[in-house]
Amino acid sequence: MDKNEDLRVIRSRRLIEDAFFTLVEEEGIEAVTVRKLTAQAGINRGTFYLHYQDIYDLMEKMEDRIMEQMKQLPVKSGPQEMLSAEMKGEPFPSIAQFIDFMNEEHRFFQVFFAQEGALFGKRLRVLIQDSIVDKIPKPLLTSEPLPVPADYIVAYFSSAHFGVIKHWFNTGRALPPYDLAVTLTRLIKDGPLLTALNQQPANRLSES
Amino acid sequence: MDKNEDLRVIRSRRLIEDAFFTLVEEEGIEAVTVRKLTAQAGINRGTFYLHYQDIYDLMEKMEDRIMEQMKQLPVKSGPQEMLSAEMKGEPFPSIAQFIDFMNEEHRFFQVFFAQEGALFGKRLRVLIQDSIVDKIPKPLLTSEPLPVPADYIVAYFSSAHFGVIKHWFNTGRALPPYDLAVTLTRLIKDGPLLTALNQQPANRLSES
DNA sequence: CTATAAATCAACACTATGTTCATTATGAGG
DNA sequence: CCTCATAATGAACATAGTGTTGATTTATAG
Repeated sequence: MDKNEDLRVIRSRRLIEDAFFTLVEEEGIEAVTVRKLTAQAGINRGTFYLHYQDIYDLMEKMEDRIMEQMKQLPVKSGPQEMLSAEMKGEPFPSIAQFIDFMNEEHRFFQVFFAQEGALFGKRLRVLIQDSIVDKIPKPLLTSEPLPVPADYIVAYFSSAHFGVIKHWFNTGRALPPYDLAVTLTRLIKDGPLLTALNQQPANRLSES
Repeated sequence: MDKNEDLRVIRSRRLIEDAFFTLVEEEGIEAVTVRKLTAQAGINRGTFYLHYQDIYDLMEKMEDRIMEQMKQLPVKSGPQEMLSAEMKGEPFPSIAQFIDFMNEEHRFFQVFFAQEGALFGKRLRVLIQDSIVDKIPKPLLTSEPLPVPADYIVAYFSSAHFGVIKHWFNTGRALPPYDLAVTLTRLIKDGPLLTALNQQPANRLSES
């Protein structure tokens, strides 16, 4: 008799997970309590503790499940598949797979991405991103119909540079601020491709 | 007699903000309570409520202050300054300014960036970023000494693509999954610059 | 049909919140 | 230097959430 096969267990867990998403969607992740959760789910508060230690444990277990599934996505893309996809103008199979999965589990990922950075400095994030967007060469965004939507290009650049600054902090600001400024300037001016391949100015870095 | 000029007020607020950062650094943002905070600050719990409604109000007020300062950063970079900076291989003045400010307020930004996405799906974020990193053309990272550190290039790409996917969710998954897959594939294959400028395959999008 | 285990219910001690009110202290301005 | 306004303190309060326990009811696997 496996615990994971008992109908009652399965039902309780499903009710709890559903209630979690509903609550987060309605009130945000910081408003979730065990009381509200079980009330929403229509089950006894004690039942929650039969399955999870606390809210964080619940989130971890859901994360576990998603991660497990993602790791086990059949890897359809050897080099030859990627080549043939490229010929036909189709997306790489592994990418398409990836996105299909997230689309199927959209309730989870919707919350996951919505809560990203929502707890602290929500408006500040926007301000930083906007000030980055200002630095994007305008021709890129205004010229003719794009092969991909302009807002995706904006998301790409702003997120990229935001991530670079974040990386700087996450590595203890080891790079001198001036060097970071140079790095960002180059990335903005030349784009990552040229920046990475252009060896010439390498020696210029950190000289000041 | 202005409330913001009373030494006692200034002292209390400083103690509270300092205690906040200390607590977050030690135990993470979700562990912060008014009790611990005021204990750490060495002030009465009631005093906290004389200045802030709750923890979120405190965070908002700190955010306000930082945002105000950022908006008032003197904009040193007209087109001519950017040009002259480009000549000399120096960073754009506005960028350097931006980064200097964040460096000065590093206690705030350290917490801000560290808490980004820390509440939910921390490990999942890493998994997604890693699986994106796998898709980055290897030559970019392994060839010769780079003009900018390789880890910054990795941060740039992974953050960029992560941001694109996030944007997809934040816009209600309006773009069909297949189109998103095509978009991502192009961005990975050609980079944003080529993708944005290359008009040819525009009509191919959404045809399937 | 029945034995097992899940779910419920009520109660518990504990901790945090946000508010109030009387009291103490301290700094701003004359 | 004084004094008055007010910031800070301390104690108490009601309310709400947490996590646990033990007895009881209910549902399901076999």
